[in-house]
Amino acid sequence: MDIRTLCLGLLTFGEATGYEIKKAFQDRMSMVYDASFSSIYPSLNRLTKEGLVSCRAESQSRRPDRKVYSITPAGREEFLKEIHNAPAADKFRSDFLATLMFSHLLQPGNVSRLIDNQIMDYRQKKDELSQGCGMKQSQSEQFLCGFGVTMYQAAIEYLEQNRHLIEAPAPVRAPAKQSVK
Amino acid sequence: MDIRTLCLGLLTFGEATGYEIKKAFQDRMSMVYDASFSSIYPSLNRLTKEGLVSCRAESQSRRPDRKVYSITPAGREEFLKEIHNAPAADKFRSDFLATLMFSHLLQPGNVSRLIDNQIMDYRQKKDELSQGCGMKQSQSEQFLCGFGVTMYQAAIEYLEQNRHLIEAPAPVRAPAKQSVK
DNA sequence: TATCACTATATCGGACCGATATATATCGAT
DNA sequence: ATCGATATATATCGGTCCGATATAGTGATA
Repeated sequence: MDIRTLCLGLLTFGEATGYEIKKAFQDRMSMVYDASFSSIYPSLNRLTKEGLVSCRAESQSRRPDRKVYSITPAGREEFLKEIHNAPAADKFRSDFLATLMFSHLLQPGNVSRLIDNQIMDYRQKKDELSQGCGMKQSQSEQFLCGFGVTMYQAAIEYLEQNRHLIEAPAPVRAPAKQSVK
Repeated sequence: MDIRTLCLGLLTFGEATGYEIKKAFQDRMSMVYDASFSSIYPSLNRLTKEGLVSCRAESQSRRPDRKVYSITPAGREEFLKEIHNAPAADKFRSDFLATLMFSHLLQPGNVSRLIDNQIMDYRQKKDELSQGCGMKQSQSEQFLCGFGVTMYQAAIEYLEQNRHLIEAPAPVRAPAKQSVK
């Protein structure tokens, strides 16, 4: 699912400018997807050329035109086709966890500080999301929101309960046999 | 943290070819990061030019040279500096959840099938990861692995316990006027 | 003997992001 | 009254990264 398709999808909720679509990405999809202007504006231009959206330019005195985009029947049809495709696998990237892969190159104090900060970050994101949850109207959005909160909570608990595994100094012995499975 | 830096990091564990680095990404970092050959090979070339890795070409009869890369002292220093930077925020993308944002455009049966498949996917990935967990030697890797398993488990449980929210038919009322804002 | 999976390299086109540029408007702080 | 921050609103450039594709030998399995 590319940004172009997602823009089309957001326009099924009503007409919008590129700027408003960017806000929609942040407000209702932040935990699931994000997109920058450098993807949104070209997408909108392409969708217009393809006839999947129409563009009404509101000229404003001494300001650049406000371009309001609406989805066309052809666009609606196209989007409907797209969301019936099997979704691609989730993608997750974490610089934090990548750094921890190399925790043997860091001082113990640094590892602890890293984990403390990450927990704080997760907590803050979870709180922001929780607050936003109440504002959402649709069931879909509530569901999405709840998913995000759950994941942050799980991450926080895991870090708290298992941080000792990489904070403790490595046992100086011949490596013990690990019980496989 | 870009792929180039991560390649440098993986070389702190020992010398490797580009192909082996790709395998390392899949075997020990899959749930945290991934990289394709189209990123790895150029990264290795650039690191060589920069003097952060050295390259020993093992010429093989009737096959392209096997290029074995090793990290240099300068590379080690550079990487150490890099992992002391504050890590960027996690990034998560889910076509599955994005699709669910538009579940009002799908038939209830399709939504259920989508969720069933996703749960199956998560279960499979979790099992693969669990199995791999036993094989890992270092505490860091055990920790990473456990993190992944925990997250998959949390996702599965959330989907199972909350799917009714979007599977249930929406209450039939006058449709409120919506906008993307 | 054919097919598959693995080792091993590399590039092209395209998707996407971060930084930057350009204006104006509004609102609170100094 | 002015200053800085934030918001509205557009758009592009350089660069990173991925998916698809190309090439080619080896060994195992069917």
